[in-house]
Amino acid sequence: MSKIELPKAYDASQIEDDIYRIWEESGFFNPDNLRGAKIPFTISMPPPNATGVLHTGHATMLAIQDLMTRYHRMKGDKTLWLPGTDHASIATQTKVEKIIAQEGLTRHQLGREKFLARVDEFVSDSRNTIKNQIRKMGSSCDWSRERFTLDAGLNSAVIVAFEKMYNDGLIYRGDRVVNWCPRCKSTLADDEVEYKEQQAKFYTFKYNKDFPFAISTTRPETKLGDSAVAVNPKDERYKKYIGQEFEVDFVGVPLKIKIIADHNVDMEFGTGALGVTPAHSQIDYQMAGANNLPIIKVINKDGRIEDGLRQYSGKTVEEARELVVSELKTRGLLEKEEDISNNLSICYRCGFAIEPLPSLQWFVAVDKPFKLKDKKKLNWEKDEATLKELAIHAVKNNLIKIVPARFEKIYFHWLENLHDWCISRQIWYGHQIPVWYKDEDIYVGQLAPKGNSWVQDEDTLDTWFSSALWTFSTLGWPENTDDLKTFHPTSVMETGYDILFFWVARMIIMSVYCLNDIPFETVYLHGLVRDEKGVKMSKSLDNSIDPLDMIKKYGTDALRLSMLIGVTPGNDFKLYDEKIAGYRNFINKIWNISRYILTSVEDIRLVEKLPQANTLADKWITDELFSTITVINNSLENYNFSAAGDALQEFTWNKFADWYLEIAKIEKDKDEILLYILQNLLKLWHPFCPFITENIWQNLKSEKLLIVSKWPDHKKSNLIFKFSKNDTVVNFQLIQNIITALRNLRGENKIEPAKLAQAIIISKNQKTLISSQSEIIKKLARLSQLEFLSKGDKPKNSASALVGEAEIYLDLTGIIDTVAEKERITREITEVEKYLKSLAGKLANDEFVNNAPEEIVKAEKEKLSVQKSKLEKLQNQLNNLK
RNA sequence: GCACGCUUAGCUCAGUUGGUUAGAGCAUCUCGUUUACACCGAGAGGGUCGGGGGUUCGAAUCCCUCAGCGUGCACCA
Repeated sequence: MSKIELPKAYDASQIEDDIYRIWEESGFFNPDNLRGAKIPFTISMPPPNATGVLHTGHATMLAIQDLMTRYHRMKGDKTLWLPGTDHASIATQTKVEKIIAQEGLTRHQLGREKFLARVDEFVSDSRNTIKNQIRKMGSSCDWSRERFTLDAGLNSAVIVAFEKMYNDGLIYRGDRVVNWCPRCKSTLADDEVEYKEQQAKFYTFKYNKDFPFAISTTRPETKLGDSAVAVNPKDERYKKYIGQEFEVDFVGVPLKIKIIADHNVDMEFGTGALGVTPAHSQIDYQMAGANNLPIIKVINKDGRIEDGLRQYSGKTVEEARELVVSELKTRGLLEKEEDISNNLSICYRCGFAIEPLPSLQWFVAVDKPFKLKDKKKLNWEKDEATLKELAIHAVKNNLIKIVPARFEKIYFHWLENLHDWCISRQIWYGHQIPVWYKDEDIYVGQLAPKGNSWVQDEDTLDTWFSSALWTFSTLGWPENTDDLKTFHPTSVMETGYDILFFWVARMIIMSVYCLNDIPFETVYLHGLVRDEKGVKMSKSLDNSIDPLDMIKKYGTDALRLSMLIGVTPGNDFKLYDEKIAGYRNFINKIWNISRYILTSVEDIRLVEKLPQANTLADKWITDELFSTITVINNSLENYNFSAAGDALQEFTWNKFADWYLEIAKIEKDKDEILLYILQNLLKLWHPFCPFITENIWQNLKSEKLLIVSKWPDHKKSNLIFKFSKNDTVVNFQLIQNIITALRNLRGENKIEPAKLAQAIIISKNQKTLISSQSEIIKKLARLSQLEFLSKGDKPKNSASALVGEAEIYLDLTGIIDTVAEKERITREITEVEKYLKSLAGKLANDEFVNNAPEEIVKAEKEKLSVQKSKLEKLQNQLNNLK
């Protein structure tokens, strides 16, 4: 006898770190060490913020990506999952600013160089935290290829990309109204602006007494910078004023107001006349350009009123608003003050109100054509293309597939409406813009030309500019490295749908530009994690589940299962303690299944070849295993991770553990087949819950680690027994149903479990089959005696059940309750009659019979006859009861 | 305003191209013979698939419409 000891309950916390160390030391995370692997499979890990801590979003992405990675590695692919971290310019800089604020310092006091040194120090300390947390999730990523968006290689990729775009005219510097966050003290891209509905006051007033009509606004303080009033050219009320100019004294500030026509003005809204503030509205700025209007700045970069605007200067916008309104009241100019709800623009990082401000910034032109070097990879016909066109083309022509597909529509809509991308940020931490100025000259490149008086642009690039290069910059681009040739385009980009625009779209844009190739073949988008009430988890709401707490409490494997099963692509899902606890229970079930097998077989060993199936149960379970493997493979190939996990769980618990293991205790001598199934189960589960499976695998005396063992790819044709699939499965299911029926009868009739009962089974057609399974039926239904007949009446003092055409009679001598039994049969008769009626109705319908496919009709007829004979038998039983 | 998603058992969710009497887990109820597992086992109850209409022989599934919830985009003078 093999004598190994295994604890009763699986304790993840004792095992996981050791297992991870074994994997990491094995070198198998690195595709170079996967012998014989040819077909590349690559995932670029979306880089978490270098200073972040693991949250449920990370945990979700790591679970899904590791699942795919492990599956492909076991399938024998040259599998690379490349990890890294993002410098997250604004977020990181803000954190360090808070830290030095405790020392009473600002970044300006420290100066750029010293401040950046502090940031680097902070980042290098905190980067290890997130990296170790990624390990905690079991992530089998190749740490030897780990990258950071600010490391030397990526820095040079950023500069080369910038230079190339500049030379192609796709990057330009322009003065225009941009989104400004006065808190972050930086510009934001259009999609980094969020909107919050709020109650606001809507003021209607005249600039002064002499002005011929009123305008309306929610922001009276910005009116200090008005240089025009726009009206709809069709508006009869104002037509006559178009072209006129008015000099007004607006609450103490002199303004020149020209009346202009613009058909974007909504005649119904407010007074139908719109005060044009060129400096603080993108639309107004455009109107100003079209009408040659002066641009008067009112709000500065601190969110305060500019100098030279009387008593308003230096005030915050809120203060200035109150002052302007009260002055308007004093002057008797305020006509109306209404409550309306409107959207406040806020910064997506800090939530502070955005101010549109005119500013000189760098932009990426998305609508400007450039020449493609290589048209083949993208299957593009013309010599030229715009970034927008190519990014749309790649998805529209299925070069890139998005899962779930509905996000393709959202992607197109976003791209079609995309404006030039503002890429300069007034942040210190990040890639400093590789542009040098000397008087009127501009030089673009990493290092300034010789001579001392060149000054580098102070700004840095949008953090998404560098992460947009992520799939190829991490593989060595701009050098044409072996890694780049082997692993790019990557296979799957797995990320949350919330960064489809921020990141996924921009990666496509930069890849089609820099490489004239797609960055990835498939985009898999997962949903967001919500709490049990369906609220998005966030630090500020304090409703977050900390994945590390859950790992401590239930183990990584359980946490992973709770994020992989019952979760569908693109849909949000709820995560809560009980759910994870449930999967912990399941992990323990796997443990105990293994424990039973390993402690009961004679000789623990790997059984690679399918053993001979000797009994009906053997054939059934083998067949079920094969079917399950087929379902799993299909599901995994189609990104239905949940379906794969479901099928595997169903097989493991409800079929293998609940039925087959119990039968194995009765039929005996099943070492080979048990080891064979166990081995396959461990392989199949490994991508889902890698720790426990690798841990159990260590007992199997394999030379290989489970992580690189061969994935089960059994074809049905490999089954070595002769029955057709249906025979086997159906035959065994009949036995299962008989056992269940007997247990049910015992329960209904209150026969204590300890008591062995007696039963008779009458079956005309399947007596041989059923009687061949007599031992199993007796043991599992707790019978002392079981008799088989091919015909006969209902025995006296018995409770009855029908399983197919088989009649099951459980002896109730001494305890029969005739009335109850009568009621039960009558109830069943009613049900069968109801069902029969609907079947008969269906079949009496010529339209159904003529139109439905033959096999459907045949199946219905079959059902009808089965139910008819069932009804007959039930009626006989009822009669015999008297 | 435009678009997308969701609404299936008390709760959390599956349900592939329309075709068994709609499934699972948790929870509930009844009950514990059996050392793999009480983080377990056996059995049971529980759904007019959000409402209405339509297409079809046949609809949870396709179409229209309404409602509730959520999200994105736009507007936001």
